Amino acid sequence: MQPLILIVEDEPDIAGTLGRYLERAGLRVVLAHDGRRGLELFVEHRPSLVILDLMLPGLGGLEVLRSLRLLGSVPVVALTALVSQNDRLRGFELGADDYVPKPFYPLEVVSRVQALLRRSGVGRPLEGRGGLTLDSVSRRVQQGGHHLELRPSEFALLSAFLLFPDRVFSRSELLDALGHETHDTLERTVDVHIRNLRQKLGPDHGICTVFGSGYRYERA
Amino acid sequence: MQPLILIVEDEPDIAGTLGRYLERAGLRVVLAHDGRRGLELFVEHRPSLVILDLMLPGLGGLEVLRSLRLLGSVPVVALTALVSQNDRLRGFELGADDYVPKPFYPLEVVSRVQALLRRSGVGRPLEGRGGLTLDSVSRRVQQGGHHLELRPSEFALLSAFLLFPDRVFSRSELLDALGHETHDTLERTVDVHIRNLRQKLGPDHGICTVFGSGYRYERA
DNA sequence: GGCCGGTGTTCAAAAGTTGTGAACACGCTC
DNA sequence: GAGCGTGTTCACAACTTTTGAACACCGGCC
Repeated sequence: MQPLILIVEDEPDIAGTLGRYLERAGLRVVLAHDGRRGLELFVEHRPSLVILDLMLPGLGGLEVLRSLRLLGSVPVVALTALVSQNDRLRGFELGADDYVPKPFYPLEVVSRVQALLRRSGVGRPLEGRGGLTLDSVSRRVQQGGHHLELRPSEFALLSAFLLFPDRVFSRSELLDALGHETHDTLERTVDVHIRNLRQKLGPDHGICTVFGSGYRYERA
Repeated sequence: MQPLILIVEDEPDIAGTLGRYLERAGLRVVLAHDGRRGLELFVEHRPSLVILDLMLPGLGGLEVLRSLRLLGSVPVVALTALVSQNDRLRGFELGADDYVPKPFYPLEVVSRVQALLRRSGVGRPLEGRGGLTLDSVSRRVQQGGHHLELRPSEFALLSAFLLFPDRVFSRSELLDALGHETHDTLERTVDVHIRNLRQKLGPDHGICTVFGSGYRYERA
């Protein structure tokens, strides 16, 4: 069973977008549009992680956070438009495990959610074709029962591919996945890592070149 | 159903941190911020174990301990900043099953909780490869029948590894496990402790370096 | 065919990460 | 304060990964 994520967010656009991205990343999602409903759903479903907007109508986000902490120690990713350092600190004090200021890139949130799930030991190995499994907790990759020795960049690329199979990644996006905030490295570098990864995965690697666009991992 | 731990602690930081660590170790947690609420929650939830701060506002920790003893025979881990031998003795007299002076390594508390649960008939002993055993109550480590003399930091690291074998710990997480709330120490410090630990464990230490990520303890 | 842009391959230099020994700092006890 | 155990920092060596550049290749197009 995939981990369940509870999103507590009053703006339907944001909640919907986030939800779609999380589902594409193989997670299950429940939505609550206000704090009270959020707590109800939390008790009912006991999700593995909560994404919580700190600016909520009615019962405020910080109050929800406090209540969540009393109910257990579920990992919480706090979203907020507040730029105030003060509020941010208050969020951390109350035990938000990560904090994402709006506006954000959905992929960034997905990535942080995965990281937190990894840290809490929740989550399952990602799967690909040909008996390929990638476990981000132990950071191990296997293919058909054999262990694959991947370098950090290869691991990062394969994670991106397995998180979003069949999606075309531009070289720029893949550089992002490699953690290059500033794009001062040549995009051709990606090609080299792709080549190394393909070599280690063997002939049936599943990494397709999309001429003029980038690369795509085909699941089947 | 996982064992439920009740934490009675007025400082939110400590309670939150402890709670999260316990949760990650697969335990369920409820928090009370004062003694009165602690007793209420105890009656309500009947937890398998209580972590009790002896210095509480209002109803004092020792009074709570006495009340708990009247209510049943739940195992109690006492936390306190008091260095007085006298208070420590009074805690034991009243039946605290274990006693952890502040400041403590969060993972050490987790480890002691696990050990106490084991002694109450829940759970299993902490074991590693090559006949390695770690008893957090007596604070002793053995390997193949031989006693190993570990320093506090090495003990904390090994506890983390044995609690979560096969999981990759970043240096930052390991610093957490060492109780460094503020990350003012260099992450390279971890490397040195790792080296010392490896040396004491011998050639088959099982602590793998995960290049670019951290360290992992391999069970087999 | 010859040109061209995009991609694959190779490799050595550059950049980054980790291991190790030794020195230093800190807190404790005597 | 000296002595001790412990934790931290530093400097350097050893090692691994990443990068940039050079060249080969492949297909489409004029």
